[in-house]
Amino acid sequence: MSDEKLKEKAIIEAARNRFAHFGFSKVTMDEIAGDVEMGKASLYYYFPTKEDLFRSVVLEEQSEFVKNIEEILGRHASASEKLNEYVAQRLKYFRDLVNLGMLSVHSIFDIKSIFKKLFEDLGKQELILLKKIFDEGINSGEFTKELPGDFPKIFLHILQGLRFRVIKLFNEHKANEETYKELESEMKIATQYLIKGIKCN
Amino acid sequence: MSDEKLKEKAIIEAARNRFAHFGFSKVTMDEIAGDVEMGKASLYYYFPTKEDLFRSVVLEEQSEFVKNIEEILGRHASASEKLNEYVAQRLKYFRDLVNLGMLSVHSIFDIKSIFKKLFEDLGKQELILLKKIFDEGINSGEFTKELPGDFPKIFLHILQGLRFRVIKLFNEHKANEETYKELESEMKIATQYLIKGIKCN
DNA sequence: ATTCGACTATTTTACTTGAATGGTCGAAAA
DNA sequence: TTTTCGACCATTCAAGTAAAATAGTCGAAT
Repeated sequence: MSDEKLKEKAIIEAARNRFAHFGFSKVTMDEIAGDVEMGKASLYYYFPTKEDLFRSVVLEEQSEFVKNIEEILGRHASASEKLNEYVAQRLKYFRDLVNLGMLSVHSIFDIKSIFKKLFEDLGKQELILLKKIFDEGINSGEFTKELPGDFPKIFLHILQGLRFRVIKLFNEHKANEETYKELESEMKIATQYLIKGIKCN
Repeated sequence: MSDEKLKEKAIIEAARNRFAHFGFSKVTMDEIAGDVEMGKASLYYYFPTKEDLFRSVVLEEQSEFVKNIEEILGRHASASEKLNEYVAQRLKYFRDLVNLGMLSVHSIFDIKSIFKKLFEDLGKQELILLKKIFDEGINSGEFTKELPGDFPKIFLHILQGLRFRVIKLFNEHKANEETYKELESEMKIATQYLIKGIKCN
């Protein structure tokens, strides 16, 4: 890897740690620069803006998540199993986002949010991945052929929706390990019965 | 109905109209008083605080919603049909809340929100109603006996979660008639397949 | 028992100002 | 040429403040 790329990585890593602890707005470029023992101005040699740096951090997490899912897709397993695994992985990724301070009310709902486009892109990617799983299930005869075309979307919305409850608690500073366990359980059960509902038998 | 009760009703009605248009904070007691041709101080004869007046408005809507559901529960119908009807009624009620300006980000998430307790109470009531439907389904042999005890809660969370997407769009001023139709469709389909999944056959 | 004008206390808003911070630039170093 | 950074600028943000708006009170009038 080139020297330039290595330094980029180091900056991203330092930024990631800071952002994970304090969230986007509470981290200054000076602090990140200090972590990698550079002047602030030097960061701007690698990243045009602070937002851009943050985007790079998130994008790395995202691509790792997507890679994980694609690995799951490649396995020799039933569509149901893949779906269950998908839900589990998604929850894990979600927790990373929480750590990145990306899931505060304001970051999610604020129109001007710099995260909005990122989320939209991820949603599109997820939809594609889910569609693959469902198509596979239909083609193999595991799922009913009558499944509506927008079922993947609905499934995704259900997952996103369940998540919101945790975000809400999180913003009331009431979220703890317990809450996540509960969410995990809810997602699993919901998935389980949805799968039962769409199976052919 | 007593004279006093009638005036209370009139005040609640005037308040409802104002709140529906402008939301809680953008309505002054003077305006409401003007609508019913009274002095502001007179309102305080009937309602101790502005919040209390608002609570009365919401409580009326809520009790109407619950009454609707209870009517549905009393019908001679399968648990599945009742569940479907429940979802439909819930969406209708939800739209009323939107009109009352109760579903902005701030009113939902703000810890200090005066609506919080109201929502919590409603949630508890809904849970009881849903439990009845599911128990009925299990006892009649329509639903599987293996249904987890917290399935009603999960079902409610799914409905609540799906709603969030619309709230989000609503806060971005992007919600329109179309969006609601979409939400209705999503809820119906999700309910349909969840029912399939929990049925005995 | 009910109404309301006049009053108070509190909250909200609009504005100011100084500090913090994102971002720029040209010179220096490697 | 590529990379670094000190010094600088422009913008944003926080804290404070004064004025306006508004929730809520009270005693007199009906």
